[in-house]
Amino acid sequence: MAPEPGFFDLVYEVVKLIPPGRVSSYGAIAHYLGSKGSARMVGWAMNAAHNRPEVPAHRVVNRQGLLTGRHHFATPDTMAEKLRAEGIVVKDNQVQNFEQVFWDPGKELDL
DNA sequence: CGCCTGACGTTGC
DNA sequence: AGCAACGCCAGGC
Repeated sequence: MAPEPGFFDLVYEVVKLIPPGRVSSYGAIAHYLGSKGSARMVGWAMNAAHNRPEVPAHRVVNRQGLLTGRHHFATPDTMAEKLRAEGIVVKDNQVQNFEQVFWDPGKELDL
């Protein structure tokens, strides 16, 4: 048990809150955590999220809606496959209708 | 203990 | 409008 949640756990909480059929961006999560400038940390946290099956890291893409972290999954196609399974249209490693499926924590959570 | 890396984002040119 | 460099922050070695 980790009595003191680090940046990772914090990111996991937000990512786990992402509803199916929706995607979020590293910057949006980072901004929600207060570390807007540290969008990289969100991605880094995702790397550790591999140990957290409850964390749908495949729902987290970059600002372009591009599946930048697909290569970190079991297979480069796993990310797109999961997103597609949720109804998200992924074309050429890029989420179509990105702003349509975009889920902002600080906005959807009515922060 | 210090340097490097890392799934991004923004601003400048 | 496209390309390049820098900045952030924390974990790993």
